Amino acid sequence: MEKYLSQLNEAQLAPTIQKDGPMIVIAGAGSGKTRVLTYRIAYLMSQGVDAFNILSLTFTNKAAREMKERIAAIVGQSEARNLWMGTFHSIFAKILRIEADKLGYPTNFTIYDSQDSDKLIGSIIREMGLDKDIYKAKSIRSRISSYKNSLITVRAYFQNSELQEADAMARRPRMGDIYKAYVDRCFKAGAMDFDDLLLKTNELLTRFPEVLMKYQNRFRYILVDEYQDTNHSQYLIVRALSDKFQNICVVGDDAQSIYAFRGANINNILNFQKDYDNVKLFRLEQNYRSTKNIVNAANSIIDKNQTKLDKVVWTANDEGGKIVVNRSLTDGDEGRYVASTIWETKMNEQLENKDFAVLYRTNAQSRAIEDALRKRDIPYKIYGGLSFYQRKEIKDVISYLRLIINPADEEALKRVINFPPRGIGATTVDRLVVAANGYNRSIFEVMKNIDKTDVKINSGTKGKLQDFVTLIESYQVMNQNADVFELAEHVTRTSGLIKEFKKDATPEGVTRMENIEELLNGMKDFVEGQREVADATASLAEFLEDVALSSDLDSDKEDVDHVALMTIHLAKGLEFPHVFIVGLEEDLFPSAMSMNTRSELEEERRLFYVALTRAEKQAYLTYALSRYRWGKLVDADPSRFISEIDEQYLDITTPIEERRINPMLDADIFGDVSPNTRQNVASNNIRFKPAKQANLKKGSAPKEQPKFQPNAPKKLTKVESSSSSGQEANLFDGKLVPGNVVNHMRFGKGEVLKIEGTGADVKAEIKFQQVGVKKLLLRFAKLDVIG
DNA sequence: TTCCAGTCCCTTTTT
DNA sequence: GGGACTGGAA
Repeated sequence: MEKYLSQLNEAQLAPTIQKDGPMIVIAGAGSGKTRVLTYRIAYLMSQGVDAFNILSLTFTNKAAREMKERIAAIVGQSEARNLWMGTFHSIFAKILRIEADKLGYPTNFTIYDSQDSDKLIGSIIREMGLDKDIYKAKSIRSRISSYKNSLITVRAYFQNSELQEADAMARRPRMGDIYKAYVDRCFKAGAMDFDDLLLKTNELLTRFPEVLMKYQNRFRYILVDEYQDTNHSQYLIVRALSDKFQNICVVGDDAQSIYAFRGANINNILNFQKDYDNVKLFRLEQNYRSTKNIVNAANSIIDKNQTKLDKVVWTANDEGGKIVVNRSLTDGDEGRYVASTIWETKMNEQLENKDFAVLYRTNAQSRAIEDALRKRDIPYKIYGGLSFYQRKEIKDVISYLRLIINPADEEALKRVINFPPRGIGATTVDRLVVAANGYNRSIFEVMKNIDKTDVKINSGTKGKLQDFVTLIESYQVMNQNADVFELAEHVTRTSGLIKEFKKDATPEGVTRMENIEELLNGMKDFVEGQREVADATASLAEFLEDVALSSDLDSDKEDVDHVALMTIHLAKGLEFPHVFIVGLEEDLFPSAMSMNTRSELEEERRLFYVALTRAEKQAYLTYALSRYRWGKLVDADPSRFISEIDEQYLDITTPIEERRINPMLDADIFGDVSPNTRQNVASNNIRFKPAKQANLKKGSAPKEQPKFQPNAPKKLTKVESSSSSGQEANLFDGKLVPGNVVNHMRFGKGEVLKIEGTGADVKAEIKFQQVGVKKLLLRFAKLDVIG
């Protein structure tokens, strides 16, 4: 152990050997916090703490796995195996399975993913006869999710008149009823959604003191990584479990808090010292990852945020190259720039593909990058996006397996009852759902006892239902003896799935077949992997749980050499020698939806900070003057974040300037470069820019796409917008004018202050009673004029 | 009941 | 530009 501790610097050593009591480690980017966590756990064990008594909560399963491996290298495999280490969701899913009966759930409860939740909410809305345009499944789901993350149960909701009023104001008075129906249906289906895994854990720990005591005694030492991204529900679990022994160590960086949108509460880390007595505070401020240029540039960005803890990240590393800033004409050009730069750098510096990463704000941006990399034959991998387990064909197979384990699983049943087609149509399913709700039984039970019910279904269809029940039951019998792989192989063959997919000879169809094969291979690996572990059962239930809670990152195979493409969110915790941050444009990054409040904008800025600090040696910032969004070419301005970086750290290869008009129309009037207006943007400017799209309407007139010549001049003249305010909104046919009172489905009631912009870019400035002044694109805003 | 063509959103970010 | 959903025809 001594040998390992001597690898740490002073700042790292102190928290590592602080054995007892509550402590917080504020760890700057790249400051070796994983190393501290790892060695700390090893140290605890060397001091006689039993591995069974240590709980370590990480942000991804991959991080847990890697940490476990490193600890195993120090203390030995057999001891490390006993550690409880994983994400909140996976750890508490395991505990909930053990304690399920206390909460009235089956041990084999299903975990609904977001898609399952959406579908269930969608059918509830349909069954209740509500307008699906007002009650959008996705926004209802996120609303329910935030209730659950704040521990607002259905009961609490109906006791809280404020919440009910807010929903009523947003034209959704039935919100509570939907919430109740959703919770009931999940319960009846023996299913928990992601948020339930935390909510039900809280319920378990609150309602059953003896259970709480059991886990308090088990988890005498608790460590939480990425504490800045915990939500209220997670916070309460940690508090409850650590309450008895108070041996709680949280590690995090407020500057890297980027998950507020899913309920993360930055105050958890900011207030930690108030939550426990005698908290020891440690800071890790030396960055070992990046060059001076990158560290300093990142510091200059985060300085612009008001909400933050004091911390000075510094590095003893080399100065390094300046951060390259590149402008392109279109997103396609941006992709080509990235691809050719990777290609050249790789050649010049003898690097591998995996030394490069391309990070973007939204998944949709990957396409242009992909195309360019493919043309240059540079291998790449997209992380995230539509993950493997979310693909249709994979979900189909998984749904059969889910149904075997838990026949009450409504979403799985609806998915496969008529796929492959076996003559059980929507009408029949609807009747079954109604009956199931009426009898308070699962759909599967209703099908099994169809003759004892009064469901009106003709005898032919009844036969088909019977056949389906028999099929699933035969699988259930097989599941008692066969392993996961054997079972899945049997299911895909005998259910007709393979036959169905083989019918499709298109390239997509072939890919689907390949994916199914990959799934089966993965199952084989799983079975073999589990056999090596003595007490593992390789059960179908375990496999499904892994699938439900695994992210794309978790299944990464390190040995393949490829450029990594992913969103910045996904890149948290990772590092690469060369990092491209693409799409640095206003409305994209920062996102148009995150510029309404200071805290939203600050979160975007932290996101940029995270992106930049992924780079070890060289960072590139790129932006395009126009890019395809929603299939249309849209103009863009450089992101304010570029100009927020102290210029001494930048190498601006192409002058930053604004472009305001279609380049083709402007092609013959290249003049002098205008002064760079964006350099002077006030750093904490949270207002929208003044509208300046007035000339766009003219610009969009020509039908043909502008062709960009490779040698097209780089400099474009800036044209002042002049007439925007004089024009009337044409999208609403002038229906909407200042003074109108409108109702917005999310923001509620408000008064129109101003209309601006033209064509598709007409915006209205509206003062809402609840949320203040907002500018909304009328193209997207759901507004009712009520006065 | 099934299939196809047209329509409607959509783009924040994920366990 | 594309994926999910819908409505009408076979």
